[in-house]
Amino acid sequence: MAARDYGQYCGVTRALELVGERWGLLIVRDLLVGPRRYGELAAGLPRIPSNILATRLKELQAAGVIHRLPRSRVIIYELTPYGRELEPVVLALGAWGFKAMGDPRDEQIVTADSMTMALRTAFRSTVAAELPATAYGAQFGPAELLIRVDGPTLDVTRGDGPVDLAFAAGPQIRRVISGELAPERAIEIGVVEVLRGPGALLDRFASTFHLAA
Amino acid sequence: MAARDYGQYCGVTRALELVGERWGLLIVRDLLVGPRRYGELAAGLPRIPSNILATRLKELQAAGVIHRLPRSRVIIYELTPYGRELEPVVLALGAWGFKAMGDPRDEQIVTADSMTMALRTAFRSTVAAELPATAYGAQFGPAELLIRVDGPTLDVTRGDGPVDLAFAAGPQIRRVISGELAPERAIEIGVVEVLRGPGALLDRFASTFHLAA
DNA sequence: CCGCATCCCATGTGATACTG
DNA sequence: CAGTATCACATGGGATGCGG
Repeated sequence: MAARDYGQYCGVTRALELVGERWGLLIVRDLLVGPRRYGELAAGLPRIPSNILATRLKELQAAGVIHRLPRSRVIIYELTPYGRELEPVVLALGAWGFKAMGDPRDEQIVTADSMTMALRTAFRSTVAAELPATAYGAQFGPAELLIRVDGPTLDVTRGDGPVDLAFAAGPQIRRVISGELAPERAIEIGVVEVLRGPGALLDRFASTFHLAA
Repeated sequence: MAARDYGQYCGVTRALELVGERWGLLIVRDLLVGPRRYGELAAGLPRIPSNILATRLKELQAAGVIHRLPRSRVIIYELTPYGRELEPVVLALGAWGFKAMGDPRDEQIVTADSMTMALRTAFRSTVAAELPATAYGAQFGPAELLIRVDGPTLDVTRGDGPVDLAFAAGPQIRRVISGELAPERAIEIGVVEVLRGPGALLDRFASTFHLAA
């Protein structure tokens, strides 16, 4: 499968041969959130043709990056331990690309998995450790997430649960994360709509999740 | 140029749209070592077709990742400040791919720039800070490098200069970096040939440059 | 020479349809 | 649901050419 190799003996080229093909790292990104079925992956990557998804899944298995969950009735894909070690790569890419995100175009969507990884990218563990444990219920367009911060650890799931602050946010939430837009102002102009709980907690959210732009 | 976009509003997809095309990150890798001319880039990427190199250079300029060095008689490409911020991405990819590097195939070559970035990836700043300043002259196949370690800083150039230890190493040097092969043993079996200076300094080299496998 | 541009062909990609 | 089959098209690869 590595017929498309780069002809160099180098770690970067090796990595790109394994996961550098189109869509490859996006599949990894979604699997970093958790094991997924074929259909879930397809749903999280709306523009991927089914044949490409099938091909990539096979290549990533051959590369030892993912494997099918054994002794499971249905087919579930999961990262191998080696595949999980791609997290720093995906986070670094996400942080870099964050700075080049303009405003969203109409066709651009937000998925739960991509948003989860974005939150992981922006999470400031050391800052969070100094703050009280907090649970947020956030709706980013169609993606509804339960965000639990407890000391230096972050847990993002799709489940429901008790939250201290529930809010719905438009894509401009990006500017809150980057510090360009103050939380109160974001609420004022409707970028963030508080659904439940004290809006002041959005300050804590902004301290916890931050990425320079 | 971003006609091939992923249809998602996400940092990772944005990054991949800007530098994720084939050869893109390898051009960035080489430019992280220093500004380069078209011909130098082509020489460091032996299999890249000239039309692709030209296309990528234009795309990377449009993306704000590289630019032509201004007021220079000849054309020289250089990373922009934003492009330089890709260093963590390239290093993370290199570290990950390092673990999947088997033994080199015949057609695979080693270039000076890729080796330089590999050394930066493996460099352990905190370990080096505790060791005396050392200069190594290393020949990795066709790539001849002057490696200067001074406290926590690393400087790798192609120039010549006084060195404490000069050696030539085959591709198996990888196993020294990974800790699988002890430095003395590497000298014994000819993986490393000491050209000048005390071979015992190779121990220090192995302590300074290390990547788990 | 150096820095590309052009041509041609092989392969990869994408949309749609279809199957176990 | 989890893929395969098919086909049109875009892109990559390799050789060659060409102007400054």
